[in-house]
This record gives sequence, C-alpha cells and structure tokens, in this order.
Amino acid sequence: MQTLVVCEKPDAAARVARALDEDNDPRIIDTQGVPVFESKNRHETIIVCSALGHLYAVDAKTHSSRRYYPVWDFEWKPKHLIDRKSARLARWIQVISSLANKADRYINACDYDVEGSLIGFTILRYACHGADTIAQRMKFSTMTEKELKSAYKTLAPRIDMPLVEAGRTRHELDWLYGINLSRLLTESSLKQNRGYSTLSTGRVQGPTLKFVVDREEEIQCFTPTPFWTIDAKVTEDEQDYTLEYEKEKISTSAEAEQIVRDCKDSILEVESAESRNIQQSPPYPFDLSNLQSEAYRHFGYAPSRTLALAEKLYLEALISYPRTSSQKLPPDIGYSEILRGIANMAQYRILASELLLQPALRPNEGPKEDPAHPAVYPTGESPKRPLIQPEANLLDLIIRRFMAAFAEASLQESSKLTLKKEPHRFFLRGSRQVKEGWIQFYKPYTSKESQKLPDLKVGDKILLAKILASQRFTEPPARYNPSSLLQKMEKENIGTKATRAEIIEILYRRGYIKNVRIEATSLAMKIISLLNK
DNA sequence: GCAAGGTC
Repeated sequence: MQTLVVCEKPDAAARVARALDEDNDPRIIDTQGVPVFESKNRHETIIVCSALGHLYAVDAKTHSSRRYYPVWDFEWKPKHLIDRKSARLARWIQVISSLANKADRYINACDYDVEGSLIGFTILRYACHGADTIAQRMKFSTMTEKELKSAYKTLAPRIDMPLVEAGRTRHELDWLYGINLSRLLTESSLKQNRGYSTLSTGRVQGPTLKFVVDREEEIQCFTPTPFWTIDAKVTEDEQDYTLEYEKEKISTSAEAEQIVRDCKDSILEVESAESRNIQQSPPYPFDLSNLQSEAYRHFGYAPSRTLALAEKLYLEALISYPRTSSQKLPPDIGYSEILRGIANMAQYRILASELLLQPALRPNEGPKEDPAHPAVYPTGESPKRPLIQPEANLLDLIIRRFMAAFAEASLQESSKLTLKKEPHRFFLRGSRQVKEGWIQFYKPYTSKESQKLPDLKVGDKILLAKILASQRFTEPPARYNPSSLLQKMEKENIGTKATRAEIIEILYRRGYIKNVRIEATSLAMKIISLLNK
C-alpha cells in the first residue's frame, strides 16, 4: 500500500510531509529539483509531492492563427505545451506520473478552495492516470501541524467535484470570453490602420478599466460650484487657535458676509466643553492587500512592486507567504520565538523585549481568512545580506505591524469647546494621547498628533481675533491611483489577491491608462464604449 | 503579440 499526497506548492508539501511524519523529519527524495518527501509512521509510508500551481491549462484544440476568431474548440493540456515559460513543468509532470505508477491510494491536499481543488483534479486525472475517480480529499483551513494531522485522519472519501467544476468552468469561460474579445479588439484596430498593437480585455480587465473610464467621465463632466467657508481665529497666551464655524459649507456669499458682520470684533463666550476618551484597537495583522495599501501610502510603492518585494523577502525566509488574504495569526507560528528573533535586531530590541514581558501574547486578529495561509508575519530571522532600501522598508513595516498587533489599545482624549456669539456657534477641537499603546510599536507608520486647546472653562469670554469669509469651489472626484484602484477591485470582488496588481500593470502596458493618478486614455474610452455595446 | 488563475 502506497499513498501519494498531492500539494499545491513545494512549501505546502514540506509542511504536510513534516506533519505526517512521526518524527517530523520526512526524507527528502532527490528528483532533480522536483520536491518529493517520504513521511513514515508505524502503519505506512506516505509520499508527498507538489505541484507548482496549475500544471494544466486551457488551450485551442488546433493551433490555428492567433489572429483567427472566434475560437470555440479548446482542450486541457499540460502547461509546458502551451507556453515556453512553463518548460520546467514537463519534468514536474513526469516525476508525479512515475510516483503515481507506484501508488494505490491518492489524496488531493491542495489548498481547500476552487483553484486548489482544480489543480489537484487535473494532476490526478491527467498525470495520475485517471486517479481523480478514486482519490480522497484532505481539507484544512490553516496549515498547522495539528490541523494537517487531523485533516489526514478525517479524509473526505472523494474529491470535491462541485469545486472542481466551478474552477473548470471559470477557466473555460475566462478563456473563451477573454481570447475572443481580445482578438476581436486587436483585429478591429488593425483594420482601422492604427498600426499593430495588442489590445486585450477580459472578465477582470474590462470592468477594472470601466472603473477608470467612469471616473474619467465624471471628472470631465464636473462643473465646480462655489461655496463659502468661514475662517476664524482666537488668540490665547500668544498662541493662535483655528475655529471651525458650525456650518462647514455656506452656499451664498450674502450669508457668509452676514456671519462675518455679526461676529467681527466680538467677544465669544464658552458655551460648553466636552471631552471623551476614544480607545483604538491595534491594527490587524497584514493580509496582502492591506500590506500593498500601507506600502503605497508610506513609501509610494505600486502594489505590483510590493508583491515582488514581499516575494523576495519570503524566498529569503524573512517573512511568511505573502499571497494571503488572512488577517489571522495562529499560535503555532510561535509568537514568542519570533519576537525573540526580532529582539535580536538592534533597532527593535527595546520594543520586542517589552512585548515578551506580557503574561500572554494574543494578536488582535481581523475577520478575513485564507484557506491555506496565515497573515503576513516576519519570521524573526535577521537578513543574511544587506537589504536594498525598498526591501528594508517593507520588512520594517511588516515587523512593526506584527509587533503592533500584540500591543495594547491606544487611548486618546478628544475634546470640543463650543463658543457662541448668538446666533452663531464656533468649535475648537483638541486631542491628547492618554495612552500610546500599539502606536509606540507602529511608529512611524501612524501619526496621532496632539492638538492642544486653550485653557478655557464654560462661561469664559474671549475675543474673536480674526474672521473672514473665503470663496471655494467643489472639486471633482479624485482619480484612482494604483493602490485605490486595487482596493476598488477588491471591494467589487474581481480578480484575486495574487492577480489584481498585475492586471493593473497590464492596463498600463496596453496604453489604456497612464500616470500615477490614473487617467483613462482615448483608446480606453473607445474600448469601453465598444464593449458597452 | 490574446484571459485569469495558480506558483518561482
């Protein structure tokens, strides 16, 4: 009896093999670069092998011209027969096939989601000689040793065909829709003598581009309307304080002038003073899109760049797997061991040591989960080479975010004074940090600036030092940038954590969008109006 | 030179 377990990626295979081996030390079998492990326990020997994502994909059945459309004939083929860049997968499939010959029991242990179920299915069917019909399914939601062991004990007797069908249909529809429409666009552009340029669209590219085009149209159609604001100041102990008028926007010049006339050189009386404490929980651990948006905010890195940098840090064992949508950190990643590692780096020593003094370490987790990975966290290893600045920046962000997640809530006192000159009201807002909590750990990536208030009590009087009305204009909606466009995609649930950044890059490459503050080009306008028909 | 989804 020989069991063959198929995982989605080498890293996952290593974890599964470790969990299933009774000494947590599986034998690594040499297969010239294709990872295969042998796990032993009292009853059996288990062979654990790995895919490298999809090994099979959809392609045209016959290789006619790429200019021909529509194409309806497609079939599933090994990826190395479809594109040259996948050449190394030929050996992958060979190795798995020969392992399958010696096996009589098969388990799909790919990530428990649509794509994982399909990756396992195509391998079992095409590389393991139709083993999909007898294979079992190992289901887990995190790759902890405990959960992997228990998943192995409670195998589902069959693979999950509904998920497989969903995945297969998605691949096929995306291919039919994307390839045909893209060829149509490219050909029609050729016919209009625009010269050759590849045009493309698809289930994700199309709607994403439409977000940008819609915004472009809103901006072009926008007519600014005037409004007035009141700028006012008081002075106390030689310090100026800016007042907010009770109405943020005033619609007519006459009304604004009236307010100024009513209040000019008058004495304001403090009508009320309120203050309340606001507690703010630590930030959640990073999922990929939060990491991308913070890296954009603080360093200006495009989401695609952040993913590439994170990938590199991951391959050098400095951080965990970055393509995750989880905001959870299960205890078995070893909180205190990681923090001890972080404490070995001089710049974090004091902060990490402080956390290690806590009686119990518990991260403030977010709601999002991922079937295969925890949130992004630092491994606690020190870099073995000098990092380039962007790598160092990203690692610093990830380390501080990790520490912050374990820290205490911050407490801020927020105060508001209301000053009156009948019938008008002005506000003075202030804030003060009462307890720093997690902010101490996440600096400099958060700024909670204190705003002092003058020492005034209810009933006190103070001279209005300055008041004037200013005309302003309403502004059109802001353009997307790569980060906000990615967030919009996530909100609308198109694309995936691993592909969104790349799809935005494609839109740039096709000449559909330009600049960091994203503008739709005239080409994009034409494409979208064509697709709307 | 085409999609979108895995992964390195």
